[in-house]
Amino acid sequence: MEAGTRQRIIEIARELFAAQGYAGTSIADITNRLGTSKAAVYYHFDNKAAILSALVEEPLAAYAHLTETQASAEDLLAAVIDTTASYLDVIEAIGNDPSARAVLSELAQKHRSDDINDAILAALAGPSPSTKRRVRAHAAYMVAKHGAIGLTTDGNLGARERTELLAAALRALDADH
Amino acid sequence: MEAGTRQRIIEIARELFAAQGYAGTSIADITNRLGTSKAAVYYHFDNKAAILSALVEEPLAAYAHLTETQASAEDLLAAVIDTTASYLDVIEAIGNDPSARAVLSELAQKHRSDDINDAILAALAGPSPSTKRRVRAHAAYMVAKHGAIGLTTDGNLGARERTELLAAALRALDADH
DNA sequence: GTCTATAAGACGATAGAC
DNA sequence: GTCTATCGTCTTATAGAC
Repeated sequence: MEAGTRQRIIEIARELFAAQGYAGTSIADITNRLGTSKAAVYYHFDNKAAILSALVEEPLAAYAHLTETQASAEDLLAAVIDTTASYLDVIEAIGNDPSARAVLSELAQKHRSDDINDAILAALAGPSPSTKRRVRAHAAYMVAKHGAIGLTTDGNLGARERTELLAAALRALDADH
Repeated sequence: MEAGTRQRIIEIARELFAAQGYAGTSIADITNRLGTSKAAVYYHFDNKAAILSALVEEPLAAYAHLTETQASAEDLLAAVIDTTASYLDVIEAIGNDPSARAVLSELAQKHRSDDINDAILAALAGPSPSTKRRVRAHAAYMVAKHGAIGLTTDGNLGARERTELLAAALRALDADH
């Protein structure tokens, strides 16, 4: 269970970013919980943005992986639900924080969240989608993603909730379900 | 078209909060666009939080109004779509910014966004809801709200998109649709 | 790997003139 | 209603000792 200071900084940052936002959290806030000095943080990270970057690296890679294989819409939506539930803490911490988004977009990292969203929507809508299919892809994706966010408690999405949520997403995607 | 300095401050704040977050936006950022001094802003607002409070007042009241009348699920979901589309700029500016949420929760204003969300979900799920109905209410609400966010362009949600989105939300809510 | 100390500037907010 | 000037504090980040 030896966490290492670097990992502890990331975990503390995740909690504080979720509560106060990226811009609203200072290095001093982090060290107050860490119990060390500010200089200790700067030994492990070049700057404040590097903490944010390390925090989003793994979940962003997991989302990007979802569209790298051709899967059925059902498999893709199920994967969106499961990935969202498993990285919910990070998503709540920086998912829609404008100050975090602004910093990450300047970093020009490997996986960009906007590109990932577009790829998932394109996979659900299919090639040359009509307005109807484009709207339905949006609807299904929002059920899976934001439904998982709202229904996950204590990092856990119940099996019954998962089944019902996936069924609702498929109904939103296609009237035949 | 006389806007008034106070209203111009709110409009500039909305744009900057959306791009950089509440905590990531300084009074100096606002006055740089306004073309005046910082003291001019403090003539119109007591402090920085008062700008945020003025910005969310109208959209929050509009959302709170949605559950004050007993309407069918279809009418409620349609109202969610329309209200979200019409206040999209404010929602994008502060909808999920943790630094803005933290400030607003301390202000203890009349309408709290968490209460509004709970009321809408309760209205969709009905009394003593089963897990199934609870999940379906979540799914339908997420289609309406986040679907409207994703599909509104230039402040306008197309009529075909609106019709399809409402239908998808109703399918997510109830398999009979 | 962590410390103390400090630089250099940005921040929210105010005083007082006009 | 807006200005200049400023206060005190907080901020990111670094230097150098241990």
